[in-house]
Amino acid sequence: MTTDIRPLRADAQRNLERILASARALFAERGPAAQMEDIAAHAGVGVGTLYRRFPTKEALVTALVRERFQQFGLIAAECERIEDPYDALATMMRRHAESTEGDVAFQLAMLKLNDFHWEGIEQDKAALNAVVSRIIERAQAADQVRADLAVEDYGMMMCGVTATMHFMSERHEWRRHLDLILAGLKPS
Amino acid sequence: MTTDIRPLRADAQRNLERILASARALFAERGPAAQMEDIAAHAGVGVGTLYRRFPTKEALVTALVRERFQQFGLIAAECERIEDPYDALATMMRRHAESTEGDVAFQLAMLKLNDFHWEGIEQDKAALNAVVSRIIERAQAADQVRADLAVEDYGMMMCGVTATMHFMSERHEWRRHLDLILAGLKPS
DNA sequence: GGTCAAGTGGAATCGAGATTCCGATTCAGG
DNA sequence: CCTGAATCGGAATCTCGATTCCACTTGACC
Repeated sequence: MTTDIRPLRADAQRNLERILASARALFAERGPAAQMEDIAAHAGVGVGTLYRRFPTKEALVTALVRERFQQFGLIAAECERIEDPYDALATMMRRHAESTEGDVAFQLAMLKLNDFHWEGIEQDKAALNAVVSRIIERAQAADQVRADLAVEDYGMMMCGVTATMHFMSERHEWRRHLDLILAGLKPS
Repeated sequence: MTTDIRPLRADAQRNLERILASARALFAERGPAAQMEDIAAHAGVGVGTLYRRFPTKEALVTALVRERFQQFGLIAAECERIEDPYDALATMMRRHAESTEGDVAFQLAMLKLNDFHWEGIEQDKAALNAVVSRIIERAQAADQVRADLAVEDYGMMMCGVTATMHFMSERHEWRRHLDLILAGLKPS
């Protein structure tokens, strides 16, 4: 259906990689406002080439956002292996934030996650949610976080931390924000 | 220098008020993306009329943001009169958030406060900061919030709450966010 | 009720970017 | 080496809003 089973021509494959690398770099640095012409130039190709691979700018951004979002799942899975229940939760939040830190476009993407749509996004979200749920419940069972903390709160808290990261001028201020939030999670 | 001391002609004054009302309504509803033509139409005037009062869209937005920002100062001053030191801080945060709730453009403006410039913005910020400082220090003196809470944290915390308000779908979720943050402020 | 500076409406202009087009190139297979 | 489908490049086109312009009104003052 959707698939050209045939692999890309060698030069096209090479160009695709350069385009992705340039897009990652420029969106990370300038946010979603980075321009298609600039990305093409940075990759050393014409805009036409870029549009041959991605029908719209949105498709390109989405591909990159998805890529990173899936890393969130991996991070969560890794943190689930941490023995200390509270540490597992705190570390997951910190590592999720850290993986967002260098990418301005991704920060905004996480804030506006609802605006994104890709094949299987629901599964991706559900998978992440499942792990987060387990981590939260484990910490609750150990009586290390308030019993009323819900999975839905996770997105909310990360939204706050990400906003600090994105909008406030001082770099690393978000770590302070995360600390305050973590303090608020202790059982009352 | 800058001032036409002469008052506006009666019809112009009337139109100015309608323009401001329409701009408040549309920016509040659609955010800063609300279009100049729409605002003019909503006010029942031509775009030219609108541009006669405000040289650019930015000037119009800034005027409205400033207006609301100054209310922040009033709110803070009112909250300073609350006897209970903790309640004063908590109520101020809640009321600041509430005054932001209905206005999408203002939410974004607070998030990007650094992008705004108006005559005396520094004074406005300093005045607000002074009150917030006093409220925080009073709560600390009463040993009701952690001793290391700083004025700079106030903007950060409000940034998080405002981001939740602006980006998350569920209305009023920000109240939950604020509760978590307030919980984190208790002395450890 | 006459004058004119202030005010008005809204079509036309501009600028910034995304997206399209198509003649010129370049790989892959034989 | 030949051929054709896949790729390229990048100028030209399109779109969408903000902003400008100016012939036409209107309120204020005599």
